[in-house]
Amino acid sequence: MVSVDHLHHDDCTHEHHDAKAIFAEQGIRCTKPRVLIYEALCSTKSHPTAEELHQIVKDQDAGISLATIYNTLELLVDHGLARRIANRGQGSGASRYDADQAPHLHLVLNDGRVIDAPTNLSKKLTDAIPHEVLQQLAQHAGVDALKIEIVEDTAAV
Amino acid sequence: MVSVDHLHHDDCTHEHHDAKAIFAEQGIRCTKPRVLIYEALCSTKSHPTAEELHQIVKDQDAGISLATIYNTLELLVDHGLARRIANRGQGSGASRYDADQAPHLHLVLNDGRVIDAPTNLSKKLTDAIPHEVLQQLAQHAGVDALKIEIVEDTAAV
DNA sequence: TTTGATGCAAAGACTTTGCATGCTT
DNA sequence: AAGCATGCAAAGTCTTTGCATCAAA
Repeated sequence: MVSVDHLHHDDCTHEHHDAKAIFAEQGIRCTKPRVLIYEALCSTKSHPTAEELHQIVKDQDAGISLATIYNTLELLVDHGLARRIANRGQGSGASRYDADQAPHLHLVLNDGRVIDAPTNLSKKLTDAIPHEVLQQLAQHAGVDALKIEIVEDTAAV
Repeated sequence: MVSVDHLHHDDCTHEHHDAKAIFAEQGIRCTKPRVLIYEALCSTKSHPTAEELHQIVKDQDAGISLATIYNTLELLVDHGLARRIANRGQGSGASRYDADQAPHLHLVLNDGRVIDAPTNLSKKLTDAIPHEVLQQLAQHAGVDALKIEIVEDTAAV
């Protein structure tokens, strides 16, 4: 299990996310656990795991169960309100989640951390990708959309 | 668990991989399980999971245990003879492995499949990426090298 | 009131590990 | 012969699920 240390409860960098309104818009029920989980996820840049989110929201409602964290995260992902980020490396690690909807690149490291690419580099890279190539790849794979991810390369040459 | 269906024992597309010589070069012991596992991994394009590899090599040596598959895969990855590919999506799925050393792009789908990008598209995309941007990102992340990966985007808009 | 969400605990899936045995060098 | 790898089974980690209860609409 990963230790939780200090997860940053930064002010949310998004414009405005009224959980209640957003849930209504998505036609999903607005419950206390869901609000807490969603707001916790929006309020951090740390790409937390389910377990880490559990630690955070337990401060505000000690009764919330880990199963609900998982259920809610799946719900959020299904409704496009959050993304699941790769889990990699030793022990397979836990999945990490991100509610940041602004297009940004993730750097997935082999020790399990996921950090955001700096905006300028992120832009340089995304601008360089030919849009039609991504589309052709998506077509090849038979899916709607693809996105780029940057992962650590263990070229133990 | 994923069903194994028909994993393709294609002819190896690599030049020549003499397992015994390669292991010697890496200073690792050449054992029957290792040879079988490595050759099975080289001989397929299916990016198999540990479990799938187990099914394959059991045809040639029924006694090989799954633990050995895992141990050997970790060894191969540590020595740069194989790569671990993302596991994603529901259930987190199992890790997948690839011994193909030729630079090529992976399309990671949310159902767990990993397919190779067609060579021409793969080339178009890699050529478009500014090399120095990747380097700067690697520096930012504090790692030696990064690589691109294409993942399915679940933008359930 | 009706429908669906929660919490709990148990089960499930994937991976790692300890130890005695056996094989590689 | 010495040392490391193997197989087995047990334990560990992450995630899902069944079910009774409770809350949202």
